[in-house]
Amino acid sequence: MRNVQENLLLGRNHSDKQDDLDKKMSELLKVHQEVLKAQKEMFDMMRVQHEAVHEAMQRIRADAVQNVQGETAPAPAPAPALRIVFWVLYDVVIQVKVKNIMCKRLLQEFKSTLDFLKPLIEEMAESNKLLHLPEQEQEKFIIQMREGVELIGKCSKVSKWHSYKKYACTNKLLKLDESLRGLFHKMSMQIAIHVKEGLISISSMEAMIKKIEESGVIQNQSQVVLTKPQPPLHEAGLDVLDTHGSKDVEGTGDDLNEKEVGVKQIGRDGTRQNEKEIEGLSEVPENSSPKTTLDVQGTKDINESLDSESVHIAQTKQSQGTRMVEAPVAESYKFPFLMVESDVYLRELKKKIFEDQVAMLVITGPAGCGKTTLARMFCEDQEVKMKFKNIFFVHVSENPRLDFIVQQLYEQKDSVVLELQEDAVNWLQQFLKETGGDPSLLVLDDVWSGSESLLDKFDGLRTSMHKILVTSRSEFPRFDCYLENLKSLDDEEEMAHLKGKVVAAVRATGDYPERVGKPICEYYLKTGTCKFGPSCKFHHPKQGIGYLSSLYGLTQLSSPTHALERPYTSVVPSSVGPSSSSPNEQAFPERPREPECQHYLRTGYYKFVPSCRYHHPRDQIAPRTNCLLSPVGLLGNSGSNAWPSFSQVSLSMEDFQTSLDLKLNAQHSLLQTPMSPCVSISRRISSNDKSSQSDVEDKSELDEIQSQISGVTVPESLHDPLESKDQCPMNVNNTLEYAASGTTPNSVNVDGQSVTCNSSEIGSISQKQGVKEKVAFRTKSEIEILDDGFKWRKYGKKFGKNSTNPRNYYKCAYEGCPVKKRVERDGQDPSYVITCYNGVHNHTSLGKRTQRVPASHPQPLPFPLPIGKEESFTFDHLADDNQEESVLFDHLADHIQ
DNA sequence: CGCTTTTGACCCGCGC
DNA sequence: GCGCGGGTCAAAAGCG
Ligand SMILES: [Zn+2]
Repeated sequence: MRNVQENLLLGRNHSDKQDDLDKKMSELLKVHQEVLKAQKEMFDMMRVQHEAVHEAMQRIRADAVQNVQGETAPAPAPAPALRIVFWVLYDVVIQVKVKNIMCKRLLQEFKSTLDFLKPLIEEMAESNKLLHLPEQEQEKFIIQMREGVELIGKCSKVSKWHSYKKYACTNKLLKLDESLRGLFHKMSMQIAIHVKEGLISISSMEAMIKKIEESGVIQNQSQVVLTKPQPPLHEAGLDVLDTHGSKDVEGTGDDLNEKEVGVKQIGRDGTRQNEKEIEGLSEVPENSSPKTTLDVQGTKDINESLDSESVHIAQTKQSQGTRMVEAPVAESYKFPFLMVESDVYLRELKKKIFEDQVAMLVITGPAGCGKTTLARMFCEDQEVKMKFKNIFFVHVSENPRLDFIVQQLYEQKDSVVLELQEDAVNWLQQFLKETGGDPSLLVLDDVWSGSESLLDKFDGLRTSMHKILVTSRSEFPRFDCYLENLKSLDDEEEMAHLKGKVVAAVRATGDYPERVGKPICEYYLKTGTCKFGPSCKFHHPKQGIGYLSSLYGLTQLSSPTHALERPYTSVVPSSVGPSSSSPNEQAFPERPREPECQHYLRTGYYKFVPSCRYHHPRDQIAPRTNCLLSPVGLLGNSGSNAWPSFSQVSLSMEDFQTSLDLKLNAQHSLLQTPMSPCVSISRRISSNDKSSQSDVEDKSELDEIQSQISGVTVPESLHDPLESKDQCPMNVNNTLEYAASGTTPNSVNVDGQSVTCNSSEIGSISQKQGVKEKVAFRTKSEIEILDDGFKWRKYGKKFGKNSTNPRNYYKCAYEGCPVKKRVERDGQDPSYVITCYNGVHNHTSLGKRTQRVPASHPQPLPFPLPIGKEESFTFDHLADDNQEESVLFDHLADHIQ
């Protein structure tokens, strides 16, 4: 509007009033800062804070509405469904928890998540306000909660011994828990956004008041909306527009975009003009008050401040006799703030993807930051729609299987569900050919970091007509594609400018509170991340991330179905099969902010318990072989039982490798070793072998190696597991030297000095007892019982001489299974747990007494049914798996020779 | 009630 | 033979 310039000029003449407003602004900022501070520092008080803030917000809004004198501020339809479902779930959880003996801990945890959510849900329901989650998101949660109800019901019925069922339930529960936490997170964000937007609104109102005061013009029925034609800074900064009609509540992506531009621009303007002073609260339009200083002065109770602020505004308005139209409070807080900045990204994204040379674009950012939303918005964008005739959106996340993806692609293309085809690559090629006539956009949503090979395939088949947009939590530096890093989520500073520290605080990634004395955040331990971020009330030990990964299996990040396909096999050649990336690889601690783990880079060695605190970039490690080591140990072929034996084992990686090679060469039969705590070993390429050996110089490196993998298999004699129902005496051959065991330090050498298993020893061991196989693992872990998927019964305990570090003896709970394990802490470094497995499981299920092996499957499976197996698993899967494993095995055998 | 853990007794091989 | 230490057994206690 033209008045703007006038207004601005007039405004400058009214410095007193401005000062007044300035004061108010500082107070606002102060309040804001308070909120930030509180949120950042008082995690435990988070909910309280939210409530307080929310209350304040409500007051503000109430005031606004009042001031507007009946101006419509229709509360959006509440989301009672969510609330109802939530409560149903809550009740069920409590009920089940009371009477259910199993999954207790899990339920406890789950309940705590719900407890987290409860006040938020209630609050939202009470205030009759719509969640700011996108509709689909809401529905998703409603569905999830419903499923949760059923699931928990199911769980409660699963008998104790149906271990795999239990684990399936466990996994589902965990997943649900996780997503609910995500919900919590989002809601927290929303509340933070409320605050902020409330402040924005107040600022807008004030600005308007000011203007009105200045110009003496009473603007009726108008809304303050700052719109700015793109780049040039509009000098007035304040346009009074009558645009509220165009603002709808839940709009399509496009709608949102447009609407959010306004909000964003506000922020932008403020940022640019008051960047230094304003910091977080940048969106306050202060164009007309150049003298404004926004330094924080003093502190006040949030509510009080906000309240008085509102009152003040009201008074101002009234004193001016101004009939204010509602500032965009009601509308603005309906916009997920994320969307605001999404617009910026959207533009960037469009710009980039329209460039000819760009074939693949990766959007990265932490979980829940809006990558998918951005991608969806992108797909909805008119320009994009124009450009790409075909747009396919595939949600990859837990199913990084090419065949599934192609199937989905076809489904979207033809609305026909086709059978899965075996040669997924060809299938994809075919698909690309069919769609190659027109420019097409493939969106691969949420590609996990283990799925480079998937992208490889797409990359390999890229055509000029196809562009691929990938969203992922981690970067894929190997792909020469443009990275669209949602850095506002990574970069706190940037974020602070753009959206304020509230959001930053809630969302800051990689910064988790250490709260010694509090329960440990299991999510953090399992995944190395925690969606609650700094607001999580649990302890986040910097060390030992992931030690719990074994507690529930790899459920967190892997889908049950996938776990089914590839139980525990974390090393899979990308050339084999469509499911080439194991979700288990997710258990790798990828910590982009940490220094890279040198040993991981060199050796590719992988330990299931990802206690290493360094970064493990998946795609940079040395090529790995197809050697598979299931948690049960080495994967063998069926039919042969010609194991070599050796007595001495060292920790030398090379030796270890040797033993592996020997084993594999020998084509050892099924059920190989006992479970290791999920160790998988990958072979280094030969050129790296030496370096990884000889480069070990300092102690820390040595430690790291040891911590990464200290598993040694010690086959001692021949054995047919099927015939070994009898107990295997443990004492036959005490040949096993623990990896890094304190009692045999000399044999625990990473620098090659240790005793190696030489061929002369092989076979020299007594074989009188039938199969004897030992595996020792040294694992850095705070807990001693590393869940390896089997059920164990403790049968003995011994205290050493020094009475420290008791030694516990466990027996496989499966009836007739001879496997035992001994667990003790490393005497030299108690942070390590040494687990020695002895014997070979003669079963595949986890601990059930009856085996479910159909006649068509005479041989026991080479690995146990994994945690996370679906109840509905079929042996077909397993058969497939076996096939695939043996392929891998052969491949490896070739490799070795 | 049924499974798990605890715990002292016991067994066994080894070295002195 | 004896003591020692590693390993195991099994009754009793604990737990859900
Ligand atoms: Zn067993």
